[in-house]
Amino acid sequence: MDGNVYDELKERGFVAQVSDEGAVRRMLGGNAAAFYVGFDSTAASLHAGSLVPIMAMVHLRRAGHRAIAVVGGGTTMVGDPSGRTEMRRLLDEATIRAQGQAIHIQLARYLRFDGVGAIAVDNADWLLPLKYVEFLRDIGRHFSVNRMLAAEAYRLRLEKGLSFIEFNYQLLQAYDYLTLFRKYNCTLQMGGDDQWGNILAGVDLIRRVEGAAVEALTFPLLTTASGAKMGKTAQGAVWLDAGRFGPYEFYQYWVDCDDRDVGRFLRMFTLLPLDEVRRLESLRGSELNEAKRVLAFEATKITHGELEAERARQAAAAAFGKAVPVSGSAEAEAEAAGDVTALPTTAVPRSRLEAGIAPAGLFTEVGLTPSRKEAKRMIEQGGLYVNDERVDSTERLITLEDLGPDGGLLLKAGKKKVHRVVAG
RNA sequence: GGGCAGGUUCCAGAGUGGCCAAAUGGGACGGGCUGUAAACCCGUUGCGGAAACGCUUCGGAGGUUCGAAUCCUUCCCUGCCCA
Repeated sequence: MDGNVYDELKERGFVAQVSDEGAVRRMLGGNAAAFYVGFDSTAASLHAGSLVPIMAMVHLRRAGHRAIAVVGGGTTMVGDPSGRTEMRRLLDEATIRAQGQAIHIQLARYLRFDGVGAIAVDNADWLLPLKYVEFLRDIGRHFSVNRMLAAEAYRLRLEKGLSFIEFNYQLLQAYDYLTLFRKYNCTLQMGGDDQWGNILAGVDLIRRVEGAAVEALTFPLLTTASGAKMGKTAQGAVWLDAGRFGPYEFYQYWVDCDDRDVGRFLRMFTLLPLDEVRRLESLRGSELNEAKRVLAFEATKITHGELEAERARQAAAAAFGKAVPVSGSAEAEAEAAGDVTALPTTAVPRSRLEAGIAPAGLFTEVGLTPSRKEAKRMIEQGGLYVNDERVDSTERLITLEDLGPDGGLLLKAGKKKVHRVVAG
């Protein structure tokens, strides 16, 4: 890898704030600097928003630096108030531990923990055994309540209420940094921009206690062009766990992105060379869909593997190929053929299809509609399709006759949500 | 611990005994236009039912009443002021 990874991070849009740009650049231009990012175990799976720190870690690791992923088994016990308008629900220890393990496994896919280039640690290991009074005297005395209260992160919470437990979060995170500095000579902590205050608290603490200069870097908090939080859809989070959010849905999440986000996303969520990114984002009009497909394929490949990415692409081609005017190239023709079997599929007993199934029931059963009521509403509005034919009545039963030569039939709710049904 | 103000449907926020499944706005969803985009226009937005209608919901639990989101009791939670 030529050039300085810091520059690459910056070009790709990963840098929001840095403590000392020159120092960070020097550090990352050298070799094998240890850096860390924390992931709190607030859920059993990470979501697309976490891909920002993950991808940044991947870049640094590839450049030969040492990645430390901190699973926040200890900090999650307390709950970070940053960027929240109200207190998090406190989770019990067993839940946190289980979720932390799940997150660890997910992170391993991207970072391949080998104990050298990438390691994973759990801050519960050093936070849980802490002695309260000792901690207050050794660490607590370095923190100024005045300064903490003045921080932007707490301002909103001072209006809405902030409990003492949350107020301690920053101390724990700072202590994490100190611990990692001592143990691994970790000299860079990265995190979301809402973590800036917490990270700087660690930088300060290390300077006061150890007299050493360490650095901080934050990533921009991504929102989509339409203002939604990165990795959230109206239906819920875009989980990285294939069991919660399948590769096909994951692929579609990226294809569905706003035109204005394509370049940004290609830079951050794929490893494509920047020249290629620039070429793709310069496409105009409907050609930009090609860039979205590349984005979706590359991003899916990183999270779910090349095989699943390919299957997702085939499935998308099958579901949307017909509707898209084929551009003429041989490759586009082949893609348009698609492969329906890779679509999310549900098997329904043959006998039920013989009897005929009411559409509202079937659509709801496979999860395309949240309730029969909603399904009926959509039928009234012309939003449900069987084999690309609009369902114009709730009386229109779905039967064996709807099965195609491949033994399946295609249900669509709206233009984008697709599900395949087979007899079985 | 004392005083005050609150907890409403995805969110914000009306409602203060029947006309309330609950105004309005946002969001979301469907349709139209498109490029699986944005913007815009139209429609929908608790569940079940073809419908009539029924059922569940306004912090929790009880109660008053023919009838409660609305009144009473009690509990839980939140904010503000005082300690």
